[in-house]
Amino acid sequence: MESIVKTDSRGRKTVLNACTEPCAIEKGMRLIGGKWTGSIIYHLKDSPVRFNDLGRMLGGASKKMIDQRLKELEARGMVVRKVINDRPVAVTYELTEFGRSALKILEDLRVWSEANSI
Amino acid sequence: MESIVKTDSRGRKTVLNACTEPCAIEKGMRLIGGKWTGSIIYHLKDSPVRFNDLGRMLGGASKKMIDQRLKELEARGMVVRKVINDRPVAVTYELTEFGRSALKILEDLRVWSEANSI
DNA sequence: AGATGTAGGTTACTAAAAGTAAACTAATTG
DNA sequence: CAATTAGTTTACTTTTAGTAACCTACATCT
Repeated sequence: MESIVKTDSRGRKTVLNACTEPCAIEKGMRLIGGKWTGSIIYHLKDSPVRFNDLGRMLGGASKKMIDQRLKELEARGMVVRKVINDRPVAVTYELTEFGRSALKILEDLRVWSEANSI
Repeated sequence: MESIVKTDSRGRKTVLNACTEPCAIEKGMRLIGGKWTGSIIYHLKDSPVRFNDLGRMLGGASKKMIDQRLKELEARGMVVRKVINDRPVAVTYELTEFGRSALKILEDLRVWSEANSI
């Protein structure tokens, strides 16, 4: 991660240790940083939540967005979808251990964000 | 942040403490989470960096993106643009105290991201 | 002198993602 | 029976992201 810009004798520049394509920060952001992704993970922190309840909690995110994000999170193994009832279809989403491992970062982000009351 | 879904006697649901529009996590993500934003902040952590050097370090981000992100970061007071030379125009970008305050989160994100080598 | 390279951008245009609104199946309540 | 809830899906519009070429000014190489 220590990128070093090297200048040769003729003023030409090259970088040693450049971020190999998307670097760790960028990769991490792509797991956690998508629009609404962090909020969804954070709202699942205490217990499994049902689809529409999540929508109500998130205020501002469309059903399509939530659906899309949940599917991405499921594909990455951060969230599990569980059908808890058939007759009237009822589904909950909950965090996996991996999903849970992101909570610390999100909690820090929340504290930082609130401290800078933007 | 403790959203509670309340169900009334007739099964109607409402949420207490819903995320008031974009909640803290979401707001924080909008400061730090945009594409390349986190990476840019992180690469400015040690010293001021020049525009094109940043481009070389980030590998994969276009000049337009970097320019756009730097302008946003400047507008939010997270980064300062400094003209260090006129004859051949030379510019550096460096973090403000506020910008610097985001580094801990980014560092944690990097560690998490690398640990889960995605 | 003329071609090439560097720095710091801007412009025009295309592709991909986000957002909105409505529709759909199936069951439940009044 | 009409209205409501749950969990999506579809069609369509608006924003963003990304690409590539271009521009001004200075410096160096041949």
